[in-house]
Amino acid sequence: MERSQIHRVSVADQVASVLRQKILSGELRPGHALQEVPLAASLGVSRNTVREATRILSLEGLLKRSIHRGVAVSQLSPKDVQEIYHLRRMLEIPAVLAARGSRDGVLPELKAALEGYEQSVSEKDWLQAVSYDLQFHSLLIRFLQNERLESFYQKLIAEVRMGMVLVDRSHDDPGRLIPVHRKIYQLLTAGKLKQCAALLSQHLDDSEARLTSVMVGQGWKKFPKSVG
Amino acid sequence: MERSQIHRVSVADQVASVLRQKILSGELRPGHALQEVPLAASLGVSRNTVREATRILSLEGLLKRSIHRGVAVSQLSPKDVQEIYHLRRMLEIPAVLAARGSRDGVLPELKAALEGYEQSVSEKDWLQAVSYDLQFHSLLIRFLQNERLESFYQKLIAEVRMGMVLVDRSHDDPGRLIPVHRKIYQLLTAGKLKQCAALLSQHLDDSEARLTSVMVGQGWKKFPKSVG
DNA sequence: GACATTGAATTGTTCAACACTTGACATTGT
DNA sequence: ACAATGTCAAGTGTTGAACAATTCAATGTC
Repeated sequence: MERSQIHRVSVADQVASVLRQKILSGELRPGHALQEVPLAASLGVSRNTVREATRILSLEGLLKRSIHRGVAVSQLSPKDVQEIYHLRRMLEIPAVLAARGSRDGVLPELKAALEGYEQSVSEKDWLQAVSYDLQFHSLLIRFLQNERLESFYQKLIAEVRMGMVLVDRSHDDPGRLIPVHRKIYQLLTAGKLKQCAALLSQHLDDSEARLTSVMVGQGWKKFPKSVG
Repeated sequence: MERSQIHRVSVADQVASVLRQKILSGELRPGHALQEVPLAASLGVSRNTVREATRILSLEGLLKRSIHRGVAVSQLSPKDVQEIYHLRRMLEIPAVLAARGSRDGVLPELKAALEGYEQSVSEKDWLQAVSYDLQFHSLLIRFLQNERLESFYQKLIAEVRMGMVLVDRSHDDPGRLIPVHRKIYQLLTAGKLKQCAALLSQHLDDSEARLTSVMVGQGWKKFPKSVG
């Protein structure tokens, strides 16, 4: 039997998953403070379990703990964005350059992510579009065949995603990114890795600039009690 | 027991620190199982606090949780070593190549780590020697001026350190590494970054080979109840 | 207005209890 | 013998209540 498939997860991990999804979907916005007792009550679990869950998420960087002051959804500063994109360039570019050896297994998944992205955009499902967009980039990292790196990259992606879901889509059309992703995929399949890396680098610069401009546009505060 | 040190940040974090140090010093060997109740009793804290601490360390990779089976000190497989050194090359080499701009602040610290290493070796304090060795490499990462990356690298270093402290020093003389570290430092101060990177790469290959050979030498088991 | 004081609210920690899982051992049936 | 099954103790997972420690805002004093 497949033991790995069986529902075998601790409650604390499940609570962490629920909260993680609410953060990444934008339901819990950056800066939002979480109180243990109401949260435990609303989820039907004990306070200790909530504490374990928030401990997990704070180590993932999605929540920020201040001792005796509680936890709040993390807020990216422009410096954070800069740091994260520095790392993305540093990891994704070597990844595509290493794509020669281990391309075969990943390419179908890249294609699926690409098509999922295009369809989400056509349906104006921005949340899912962001998800597919970032999945596409995550798959690039897989070329490096390093599980620790993938896990680290996932954490980075979770952080940018937290910021991206807040982008106002009325002034930012994700559709225009379709040709770029498609071109990256084409260059990859064609083995033109140098060109692909160059395009990717440009794409990341663009993405960073867009996210940064959004963040400075919305002047958000330090520690609001509640948002939304 | 060790309550004397415990009173600054949260107790759970302090327990995590105590355990972390015991793991990294080799007092708790890979595979060693930790039981909540005895551990809580010996540290003078509650079971819940121990659970929070083990949660922290398991997310850092130092402990491994198996649901309903407890936690045990993580064991590196040869594949883990390979992965970690892949990442070390991938991070440290770009770091020295980026040393041109931000060299000044770090160089004194590098020199201090170098001298600390040499003195520890002369005193045959292997544990401290390993510590200074790894600190030297950690400082290289600082050239990239990226806090997230430093934190990730620290986690990697903690993992290799867990393996390194078990190396049998009677068959492995750390003193022979002194010239290498010194040369790396000299090339760095001279601005000969390409040469420095080449030497570093070679040094990492050597380090990986040494650690791997040690691990296969000691044929360790999957999940022993207790070691030592 | 600046500054101590009080006190409610919230987090940090402990404790005891119970449910659930595991692994080892004993029992059964063949 | 021996494999399948049942039993049981030990350990983890989770809960709920309690208390200690800290923060923060409101109050009172000078």
